[in-house]
Amino acid sequence: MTSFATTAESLRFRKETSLTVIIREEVARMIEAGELLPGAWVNEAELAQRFGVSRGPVREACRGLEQAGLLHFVVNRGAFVRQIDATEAAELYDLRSALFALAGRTLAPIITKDGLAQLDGLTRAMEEAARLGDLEAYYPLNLQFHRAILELGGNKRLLNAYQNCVRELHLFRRGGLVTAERMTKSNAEHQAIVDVLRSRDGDKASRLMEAHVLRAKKRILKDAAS
Amino acid sequence: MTSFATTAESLRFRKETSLTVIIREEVARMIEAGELLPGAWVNEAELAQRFGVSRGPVREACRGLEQAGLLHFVVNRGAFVRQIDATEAAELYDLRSALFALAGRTLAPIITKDGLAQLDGLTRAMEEAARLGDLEAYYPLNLQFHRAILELGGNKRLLNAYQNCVRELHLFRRGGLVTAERMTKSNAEHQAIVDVLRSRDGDKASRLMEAHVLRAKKRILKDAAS
DNA sequence: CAACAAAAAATCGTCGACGATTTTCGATTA
DNA sequence: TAATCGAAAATCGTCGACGATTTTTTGTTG
Repeated sequence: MTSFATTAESLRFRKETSLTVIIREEVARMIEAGELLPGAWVNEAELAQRFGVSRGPVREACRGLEQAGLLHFVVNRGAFVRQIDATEAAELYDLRSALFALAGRTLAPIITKDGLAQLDGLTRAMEEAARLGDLEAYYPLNLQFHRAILELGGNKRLLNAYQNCVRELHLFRRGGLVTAERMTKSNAEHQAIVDVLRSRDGDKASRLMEAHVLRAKKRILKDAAS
Repeated sequence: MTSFATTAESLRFRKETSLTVIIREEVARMIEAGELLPGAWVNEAELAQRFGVSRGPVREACRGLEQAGLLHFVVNRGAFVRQIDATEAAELYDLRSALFALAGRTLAPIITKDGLAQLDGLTRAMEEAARLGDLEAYYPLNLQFHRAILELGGNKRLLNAYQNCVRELHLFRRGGLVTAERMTKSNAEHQAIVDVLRSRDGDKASRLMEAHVLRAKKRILKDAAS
């Protein structure tokens, strides 16, 4: 149980944004953070009470998350956090690989010095985390690296589709065991990606980045099977 | 004004589905059918009255469509049908090309006799429509052809992403002028796609199908500029 | 008569309430 | 004691209402 006292209070003073939007983002965060696990039932009344609002905005928020693929509704039983099986996870990884590949092809010809520096910084930070075996640090950096590539590419709809994909994939996570060795290997691929982006070769970047995601798919699904 | 009398009545007897879901799909249809044009304001009260329900379900439905990218909310002003500018349309076409390419790569190795027959039937129907210059017939067949490929591929998440993309692209349609010549050319590409799918060459299918969408992008954006 | 200001109407976001359905829990029975 | 059944509680989907904000209308002035 996190402290919602401050959140609930500050909510009342934000008339720029509707409660629905704030709650939608907060619930999405709770799912991402693992405070709401896949399969869990979403108690509307409890959430409403926590945020100090009525059930209306909570329901609207949940309907949004339903469309985003994070929740699903059962009539007269309410909303549940979606569960992703191995088949669906495989589908999502294929989708993600195609999106990431497109991001690479888009970005390679237009990447700036600053963009490359940003990616270099992230790979360096990941290298450090891998060397220390610090998974807690590595994981968010990894997400940030991929996201940065999508953002630098400049295609907002692509970024949106990619983020949706990643968020849905979160619903699978069977505690994919990440070892120091894997972190090192994965980051070597990251370095290769930055290099090929620096070379401005869109096709090559596309292939490399697609393969990068597909390797992650193989690893995760192998873990899940065992 | 279509007649909602029957719709509103039958609604009351469907306790299997929530009103929100039915209304969400109906509003999506209205947007697709052009009954609600891009930029148009969505009158909650009027919709509620039409369907014979209160504003609650209507608002929930609209929040879903917001997440789907079909509507956007402005605080204290309500929901509006989203407008897509040329930049965003270009982004969506790039995205669509990547998704369609992935569908081709997925489908090529697994397509069945039945699947090929289905696609052949659609190309024949489009050929007929093109010969008659019948745009009204060609357009839905064209959508059906692309969709069939996605469905036969079997990746549900990919299909979902693709459909979202196409629906958003509908918000652009500046009356892209479709001539008989263009229909013929476009359908020649469709035939080539079916042929390469028949040959089971995933990479080739992927390239061809990506190019097919990118050509459509060029045409549409050129039209929009003029 | 156009431009501006104030009043009226319309609409939004949110709330609390109610019947209907589902779930929980305790009593009854084999 | 375990299973079954029915009453009680909890929850859902939906509705109507209310203050706040926006839009439209009306009235006024230069």
